[in-house]
Amino acid sequence: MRYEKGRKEATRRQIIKVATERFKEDGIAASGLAGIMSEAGLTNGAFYPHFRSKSALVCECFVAALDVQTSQLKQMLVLGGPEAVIDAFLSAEHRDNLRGGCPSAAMLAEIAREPAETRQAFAERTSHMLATMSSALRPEDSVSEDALLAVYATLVGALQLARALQGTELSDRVLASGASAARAILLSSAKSLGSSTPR
Amino acid sequence: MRYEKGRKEATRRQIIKVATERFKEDGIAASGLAGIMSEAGLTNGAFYPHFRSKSALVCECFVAALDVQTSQLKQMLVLGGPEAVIDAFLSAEHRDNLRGGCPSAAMLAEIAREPAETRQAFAERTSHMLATMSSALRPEDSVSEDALLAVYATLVGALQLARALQGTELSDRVLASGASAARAILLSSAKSLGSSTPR
DNA sequence: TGTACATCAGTGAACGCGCGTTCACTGATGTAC
DNA sequence: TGTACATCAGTGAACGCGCGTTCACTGATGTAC
Repeated sequence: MRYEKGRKEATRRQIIKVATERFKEDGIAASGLAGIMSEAGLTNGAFYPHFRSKSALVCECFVAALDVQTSQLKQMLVLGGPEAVIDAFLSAEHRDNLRGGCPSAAMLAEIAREPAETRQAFAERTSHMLATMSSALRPEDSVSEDALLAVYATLVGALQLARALQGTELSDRVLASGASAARAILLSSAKSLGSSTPR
Repeated sequence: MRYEKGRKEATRRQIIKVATERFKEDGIAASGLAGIMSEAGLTNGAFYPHFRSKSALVCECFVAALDVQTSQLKQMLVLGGPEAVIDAFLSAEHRDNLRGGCPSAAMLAEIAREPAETRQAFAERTSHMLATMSSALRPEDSVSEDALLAVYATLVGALQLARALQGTELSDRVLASGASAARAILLSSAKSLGSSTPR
């Protein structure tokens, strides 16, 4: 049947939303299209009017998820500075929330194995994320993009470790030590060494 | 046919070696047992006299790989200190060598989704790795286990990012900034603040 | 405004394929006598 | 030492199943007249 205008776009967004959650929760390779489509309230065949292939879906999901993360990080930086980002990122809540959490922490290793096209898109969005974060830093928080990149790596690595260690004493330790490490990175590369931090 | 003594153990080690390489290179979910067995020079059915299930193989592979890594890291720490570890870990060679590289960087996200048994074994080996590294530190390099844990997280996160960004300018940047971040973490938590470092 | 028709998002069955696992079987070796 | 036999690592075909993808079809809507 033919559907009202805008319906196709809504369906497409729904597929991307469901797929992103499942990719993050179960991994890309372990998530089947049939399951995704059925969770989206559709049947198998409805997939291909929307996407060329599973690979194409993966690419779109990751790009969209990174854009969401970018705007979340930007807002956090503006309101609470890097401290707020670090605390939220390495919280027990984020560790226990795969579906709603950081796309990189959940999918990075699998993205590295995706086609060049997808990795290129990932690189562009990461670049964009760094630039956005850099310009969202309050003057007293100012650091280089490279420092932000290193902090991002630290947060992602620590979150993954905490998840793999979930349920053990080490899991909380890695969250805490990751957070203080992230702070140390920022401190060591602070541009505004002389500026006064309000307190 | 019946085989000479020790043959079974040799076969078992061969399966683990091949499986570990493929898990690291292609991911756990994307690596089939048939492919692993055939690369090991065996047929499908020979798998089950050695392992209860694919999950059991994953667990053994990861534990063995972590033990190998632990002894490598220990040796590096003794000979060259944390600097040597950081440089080797975040080198272009390591980035481009999935098969022979760090098991955590390649499989951490998937380990987080494995059964509790496997994650428990991972936690024990990680704990053991930290203790080993801690005791292998030269006096002038002395830092807390928590600092080592944070450095490990940083190295793993940065390596994964560099791999996902492979082929772009950002990839080299994340290796470099990850390395200087790791150094900053160690510096900020150095126990031997007063000790003299030769130079 | 009313009618005929083209559109195309979505259906649901089917494609070939590889998955993890099972199983009856083989046959060279180690063991018992 | 020589012979009969139990062992069991490894073979290779088969199991049911879910994978990604294809395709003929449906039918409510938008469009043309």
